[in-house]
Amino acid sequence: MCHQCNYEELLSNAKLSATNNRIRVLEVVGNNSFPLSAKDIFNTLERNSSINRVTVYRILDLLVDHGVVERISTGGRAFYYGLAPNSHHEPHPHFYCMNCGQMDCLSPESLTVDMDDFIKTFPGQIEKMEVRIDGICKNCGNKQ
Amino acid sequence: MCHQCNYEELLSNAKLSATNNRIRVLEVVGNNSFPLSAKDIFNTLERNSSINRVTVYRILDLLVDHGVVERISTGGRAFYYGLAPNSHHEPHPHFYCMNCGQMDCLSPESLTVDMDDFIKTFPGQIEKMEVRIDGICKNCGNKQ
DNA sequence: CGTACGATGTAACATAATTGCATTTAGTGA
DNA sequence: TCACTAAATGCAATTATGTTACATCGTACG
Ligand SMILES: [Mn+2]
Ligand SMILES: [Mn+2]
Ligand SMILES: [Zn+2]
Ligand SMILES: [Zn+2]
Repeated sequence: MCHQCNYEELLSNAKLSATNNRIRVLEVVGNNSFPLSAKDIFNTLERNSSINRVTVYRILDLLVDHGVVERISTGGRAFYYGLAPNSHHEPHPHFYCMNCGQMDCLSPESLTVDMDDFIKTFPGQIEKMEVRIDGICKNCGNKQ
Repeated sequence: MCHQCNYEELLSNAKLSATNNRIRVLEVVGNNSFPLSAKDIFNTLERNSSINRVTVYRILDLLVDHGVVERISTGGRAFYYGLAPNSHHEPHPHFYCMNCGQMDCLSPESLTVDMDDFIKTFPGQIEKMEVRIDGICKNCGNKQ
């Protein structure tokens, strides 16, 4: 849960008008301590009031394009979404449970990556780095 | 291209019978210097002689399950496949071009990750770690 | 041979995401 | 306030990727 982010402010900083649906999507993404799939986000929103599935996809795309939300790949078929790194959210790695699909955020210090040399020498344009651990979460492991 | 791998041997080491189709799939995966999608692999195989799309998926699943092939997630919707780390293939990060979908293997030393502390303290079971850089490759960048 | 089991082929299905187009909403200026 | 416009949203159809169910084939072994 993010107590330091003002979602309308995040939108306006990204030069996006703060429509009701955008705020709702961003609240669901931001108020979670772990990334969610588009379906999770849609289901959560539907519990309150109606929204179209496609609208959720479109808003997520838009927020990713504008750097407000981060699209995270998993060991599975769907993307997950979390708040993009910003002044109070450092980039960090994730753990993906191959059994239940739960994704956890790991602390930025838990895995340290040295990419300085890489950045200096790589001939292409670097957009982002993703570090993900796949495995079986504690909860799933306990059930054997 | 892997000159050090004997594909039939890789299969027998994994206790898998070396059927013609399995060898063909493994050759395509192993003879490439970069990971390929299931569709790429299928298309390559079809150019020589007929094989079913589903057979390719099944063989890839099997080889991944038996640790011969590695399933790699991308910034896109499809998984890519490469030879799994083994005695002459160290684990290494990849670069994914968000424009053309080309994935490149990076040298194991280019990005160094320290996960010792993490392994000691993480309560779940760790299967693999994936490090991926997303961006625009040199080739796509040159075309603006 | 004949049987059995693993491998493959084929069609149907499932899931996640995208596209095309219609409709609604919100903003802007007369 | 009203009309016009552009953006946002809804809805149906479609695409991309991967999986399942079941039939058939091929081969090892008695
Ligand atoms: Mn996170
Ligand atoms: Mn590789
Ligand atoms: Zn789990
Ligand atoms: Zn490219």
